[in-house]
Amino acid sequence: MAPDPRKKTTIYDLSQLSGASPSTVSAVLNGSWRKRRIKESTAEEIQRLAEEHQYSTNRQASGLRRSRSGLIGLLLPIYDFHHFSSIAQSFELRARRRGLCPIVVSTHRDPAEERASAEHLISYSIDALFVCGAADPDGVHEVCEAAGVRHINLDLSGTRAPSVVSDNYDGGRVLTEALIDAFPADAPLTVDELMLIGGREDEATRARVRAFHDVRSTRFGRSDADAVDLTGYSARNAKLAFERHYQARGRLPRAVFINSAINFEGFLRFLTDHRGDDYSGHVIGCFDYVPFASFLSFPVIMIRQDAESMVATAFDILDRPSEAPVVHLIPPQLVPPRTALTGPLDEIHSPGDDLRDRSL
Amino acid sequence: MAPDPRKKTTIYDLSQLSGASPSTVSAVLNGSWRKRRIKESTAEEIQRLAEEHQYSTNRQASGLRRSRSGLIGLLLPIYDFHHFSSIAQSFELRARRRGLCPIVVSTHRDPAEERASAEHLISYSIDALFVCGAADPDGVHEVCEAAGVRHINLDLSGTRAPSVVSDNYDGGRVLTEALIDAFPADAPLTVDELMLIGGREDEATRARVRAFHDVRSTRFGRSDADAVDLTGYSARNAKLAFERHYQARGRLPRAVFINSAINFEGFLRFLTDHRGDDYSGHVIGCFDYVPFASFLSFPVIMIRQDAESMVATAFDILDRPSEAPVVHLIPPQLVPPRTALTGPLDEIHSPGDDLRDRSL
DNA sequence: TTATGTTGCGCAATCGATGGTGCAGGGACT
DNA sequence: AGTCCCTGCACCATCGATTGCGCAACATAA
Repeated sequence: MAPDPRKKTTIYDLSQLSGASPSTVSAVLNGSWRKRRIKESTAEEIQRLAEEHQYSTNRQASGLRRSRSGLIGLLLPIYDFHHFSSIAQSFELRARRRGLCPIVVSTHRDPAEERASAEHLISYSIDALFVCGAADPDGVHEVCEAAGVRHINLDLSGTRAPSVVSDNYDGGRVLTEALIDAFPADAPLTVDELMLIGGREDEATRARVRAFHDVRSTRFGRSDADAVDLTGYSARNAKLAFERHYQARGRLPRAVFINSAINFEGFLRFLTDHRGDDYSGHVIGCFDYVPFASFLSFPVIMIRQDAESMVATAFDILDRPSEAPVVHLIPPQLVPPRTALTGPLDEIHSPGDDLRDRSL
Repeated sequence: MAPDPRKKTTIYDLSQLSGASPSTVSAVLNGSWRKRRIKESTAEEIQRLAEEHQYSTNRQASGLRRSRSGLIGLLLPIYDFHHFSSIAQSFELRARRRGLCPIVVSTHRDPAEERASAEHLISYSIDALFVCGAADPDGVHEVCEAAGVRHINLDLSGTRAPSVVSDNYDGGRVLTEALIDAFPADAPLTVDELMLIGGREDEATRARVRAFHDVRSTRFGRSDADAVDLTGYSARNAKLAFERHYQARGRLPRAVFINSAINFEGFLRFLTDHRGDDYSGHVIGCFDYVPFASFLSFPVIMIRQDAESMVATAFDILDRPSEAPVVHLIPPQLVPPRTALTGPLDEIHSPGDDLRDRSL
């Protein structure tokens, strides 16, 4: 009567109990029973027994047989970083909504680790792999290709598989225009008061810089290369850059397009060393979402990459028959000044528990 | 010659190629070959072939046979939240260091989802489960117990399994004392200038409040209940609380112990509505790590929960034979004012790429 | 020469679920 | 009665790796 303690019940147990064959039990429990013309009453009985004995299918066995696992992988450079953890969050949600089990692994932008992790995941017969921000997406591609595993690049495009990335050009354009438009008609921005700081020679930054120059040229008639200062994705270097430009002209440019959260942190470090200064009349743009930026005394306009849409698009691609290595561009969202701190989630929570009200 | 495209090589393939039996191949490849007295030269040959044909073991098959999977699960309330994503990060790192494959699933503090997710993970024959911040750890315990899966509570203790949690009393004590000591001898803090805002009736908050009162009594001779204002974990409610106390006395108490990052966000919202005010002479404590807090114009003392140690301890427990449901307390760390923004990681990165230099 | 090890490895069952195929029984129709 | 079809299900090989057991060949000891 009492189910064996510590021993999971199998279809064979249920077969015994119900008098049906294991294959019938299997069919009933995996939903293929109508196709196999099992009588409704038989199915009901087996389902009842399954419930009663807390049956749950052994996915290793099932996966072995079907050579699929219900697992889906995500390779991530690093976890603990807002943009990436947003992606992980969306990934997890959507994977689970499809009944898939998410495995997230961080590979530190190391090509060897990327390949090794991909291989490791593949040895679990994962059904698909998302490759986010990889240093070497095409290396991972090879591994997946060899194993016949569907895979999609996220956030950084590869040449061999479909990719979903932020539309950096569009984001850069929107942010640059927003910066210029933030200034009143009676004290308009001039061309050399507008700088871009941060980033390095990568795909994303190049697109943003291109947009920056394009808008700048369109709006001011010209744009020169030294308006852009690529510091790398480093808080310290960004801080030094701010320091430099500050020294050079005795104050900060009135409008700065900061290329990432990391670089924005450099800016904050700069600010802490210049507490006394007056920043009214300044407007900062940040190509990343940093909620606390809304607390600053001057306006900060942000671009929030739409992790949710990116992941959604990637899943959509999985649904379609496998496609050529197209790049899908996802427009990022503009976050107007002072709006980051109040989330739409504020309203829907019981006062006692609003963990979902994400703070940082 | 060329390995079949798209078809993974198995021990049977290698058996054919090497002339050895599948069991010998298996033994060689899983390392048990010495125990089975396989000749060294045979082993070498098989390993060579395995390499050549890019063999990798099918973990579903292996797992099925051994009824273990090499997977390890983590149940998390939510991802996108600094404390939890730190835990996820540490978990991922340590799991992989042990050759385990991490599966992180967020369950939104919903008891039913917690159980369901645990069952789902168990159906993959996970080797162990960490249960972090669960609403109903003992419910999850039952599920695990029934399946014979080792499990450990993290961050919130259960009564039925070993738990690893922050030492909230100690953290509360340290933070309260640091707040008091932050004031100079010539303008010392008085008892009713010290408040605690945020949190609700839960295990963690209770311990912190107890410490708060204890220190307050010790240092000031008395402590009254209305120095504590539990607002729930809500930014909005915390903001309202600050507003209330501000109105009541015409200014903020000079020292406030804020109970969490979420509540701290409420404080920031309060500040944005009171930009003009002078906060010199104020000191804020926050029982959570919020890097950007270091940017504020007044000192913010933070308590950083030691996710890394918590996870490490949890893994250590796994190594030991299963133990009684003991609670392990991990002392959190004090983050002195203005120190959050400069990480030790600043130094070790190439300028071009310091993603690991976590910003927020 | 016979008893006793030791070395090196193969045999075959097993883990649990799946799905192609086949087959018995019953009804309908010629 | 013979043919055909449909219903409802069982049989059994299979996925790939693991492991208890056994056995041949050779060495050593008595």
